[in-house]
Amino acid sequence: MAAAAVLFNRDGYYGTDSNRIAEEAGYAAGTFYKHFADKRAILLAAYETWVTSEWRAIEAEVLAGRAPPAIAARVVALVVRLHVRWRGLRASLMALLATDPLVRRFHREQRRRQLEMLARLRIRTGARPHRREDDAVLLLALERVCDGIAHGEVRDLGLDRARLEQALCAMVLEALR
Amino acid sequence: MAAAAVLFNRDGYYGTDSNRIAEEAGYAAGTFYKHFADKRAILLAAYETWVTSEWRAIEAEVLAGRAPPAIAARVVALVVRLHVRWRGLRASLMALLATDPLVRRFHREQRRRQLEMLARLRIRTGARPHRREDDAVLLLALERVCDGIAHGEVRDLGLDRARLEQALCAMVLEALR
Amino acid sequence: MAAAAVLFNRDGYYGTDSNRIAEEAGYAAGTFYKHFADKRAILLAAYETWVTSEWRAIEAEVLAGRAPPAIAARVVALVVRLHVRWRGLRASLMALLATDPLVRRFHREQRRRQLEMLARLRIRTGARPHRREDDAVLLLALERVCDGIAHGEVRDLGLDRARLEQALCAMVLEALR
Amino acid sequence: MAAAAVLFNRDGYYGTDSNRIAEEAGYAAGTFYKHFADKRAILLAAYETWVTSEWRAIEAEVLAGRAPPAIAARVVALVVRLHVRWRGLRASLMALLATDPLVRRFHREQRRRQLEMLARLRIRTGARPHRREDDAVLLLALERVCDGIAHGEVRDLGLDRARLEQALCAMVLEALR
DNA sequence: GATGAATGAGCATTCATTCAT
DNA sequence: AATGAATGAATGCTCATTCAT
Repeated sequence: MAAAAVLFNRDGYYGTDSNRIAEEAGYAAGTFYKHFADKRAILLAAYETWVTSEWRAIEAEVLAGRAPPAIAARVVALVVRLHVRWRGLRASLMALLATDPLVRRFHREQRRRQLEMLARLRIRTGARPHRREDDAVLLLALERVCDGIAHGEVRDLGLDRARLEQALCAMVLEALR
Repeated sequence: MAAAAVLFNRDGYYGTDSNRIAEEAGYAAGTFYKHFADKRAILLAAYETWVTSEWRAIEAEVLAGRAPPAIAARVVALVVRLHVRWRGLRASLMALLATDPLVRRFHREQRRRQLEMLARLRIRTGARPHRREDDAVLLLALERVCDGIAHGEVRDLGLDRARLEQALCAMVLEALR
Repeated sequence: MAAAAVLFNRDGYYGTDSNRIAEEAGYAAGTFYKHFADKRAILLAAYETWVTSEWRAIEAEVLAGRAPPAIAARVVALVVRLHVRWRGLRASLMALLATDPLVRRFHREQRRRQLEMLARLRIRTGARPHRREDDAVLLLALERVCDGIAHGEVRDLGLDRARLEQALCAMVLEALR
Repeated sequence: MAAAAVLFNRDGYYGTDSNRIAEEAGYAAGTFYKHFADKRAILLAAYETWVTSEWRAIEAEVLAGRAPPAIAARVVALVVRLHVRWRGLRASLMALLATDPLVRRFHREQRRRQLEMLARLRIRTGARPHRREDDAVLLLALERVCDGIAHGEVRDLGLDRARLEQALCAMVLEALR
């Protein structure tokens, strides 16, 4: 799975062949199919790993009990870093989202967990409740800007990354108020 | 190109084969390659068509000279509609963005035009200047939320589409102030 | 036909497409087939042109009435030069000889003319008759060595081209004795 | 590889498709590419097999320690037979020689080995040294005449094959003197 | 005589997947 | 649990040839 994550990340889903994943992991081609039903399955597994590590890091940050501005800053930094690291994997997923129902269902589930976590986090910090739609806008915007940073779009457009991260912090902070 | 747009939109780039595009358009397989260097070329052409139609519609809206709140509402409605219509094509593009330099360059150019257009629009409406980074956050957020609506993510999460659009309007309006 | 000769010579028969020949000659693709039944036909036509020019040059040399050693030297020089110039075209032909009966028939006819010419030449120079088999060995050897020179085989093997040409002259001279 | 040799020999390189080779060998299309990088690779492999078998046979003949005239006669007979058997394969190679650098390099290497072998053979038989250029002429002539015999050129021209082989023997013998 | 868009069979190559060992 | 050779349908692309204009 680690091998798959690296390859998907670098070459994309369609640019990676399942025999290569097995080989890279030190196994024979056939062994792959003893562990995963098909190529899509390992993408989802790699995705889950990624999401889980993202959650864990963020939750740890939140549980550390800092003041909201510090939480916001560190969460943004963390999310940016994870999007940079897994940009290729994310891109592959986005491509499949449009055509593959299973990927879609999986992805929705993750999003739901994100929304719930944000709500829980607000309870913990004693903030007032927000509309879920506003939370959704925050999450989507955060995700998209991080992808923009990760894929170099921001740099290519001559935008200042620090300012962008500031803007994201402000949005997160607003959500925690 | 119309046939390609439809097929890419429905089945994705990797799910569409070039012979099928030709057939759908009423031509033989070989004819395709008289008009496009390869499969990627027709994706870019279809993309350009889409972007161009998007621009035209938005500029027309802006030039109609309504008050900012009305402009914001109509632009959001328009952008949502276009994202819904071309959701599959956009997803295909996103997949290629990560691996194909030519697609990337093309995409950056379109983004640059968007940023410039937003700046011009503000001059026209007499608004104060904004930081490009804030404009970028707006555009990326708008795009991502529209994709979320287009792909049914919003509906699947039980979110209220009207409220989301309101939130987007507020962001656009803020950018025009 | 000139265009075809150049292209066949440079890219080989299978590396040249008939549309390209037409284009190179300043015509449209379809025009090609008004003048030649198919691609093979223009190869044969180009071949014939080549052979004809080779004959003419050699016959002129022979008719100039020099002494046999001078004739031999000049004929060898001429044949080498023509093989160098038309090396690609010849290679294409050799490839087709094995599979295409028409090309084969055509080629045989040219060989027959060569043998006859050599016999006539000997009569003219007052030499004694030779066996046709010996003439055939001479012609084939001459041809093959010239191809070796033309394709750089000789150079790549570190052989001295002048010595090779001397050896060829000796063989030709022997045939004229 | 045996299947490929047969097909190339019969239909030529361009007249043979890689799926057919696999099928003929009793495998599926994809299996071919597990064993050979591409179609060219199997041609080279078949070529190498041919050359190797030719060498072995000739060396065995030479090592048998007969008198030079017997060696010459048997070697010529052997070379003729191999050229007859592999005439199609050789023709395919000739076609590629003009356009493919890798094929060319390979071919040159074989020729170098031939020249060296001839020199070694002369040492063994106690002959005086010859110029490499004369050896080259011999090898090229031998090859070309054998091809002429193999492709029926000799027969079509009404030439006597036995006399041709005698002439070749004389040339070989001269080279061993 | 020329056009040139259209054809469509053909081909090299790929790759997710299987299965006997 | 692992192997790895084998599979075979699929696909992007080519190119000699045609034909209505």
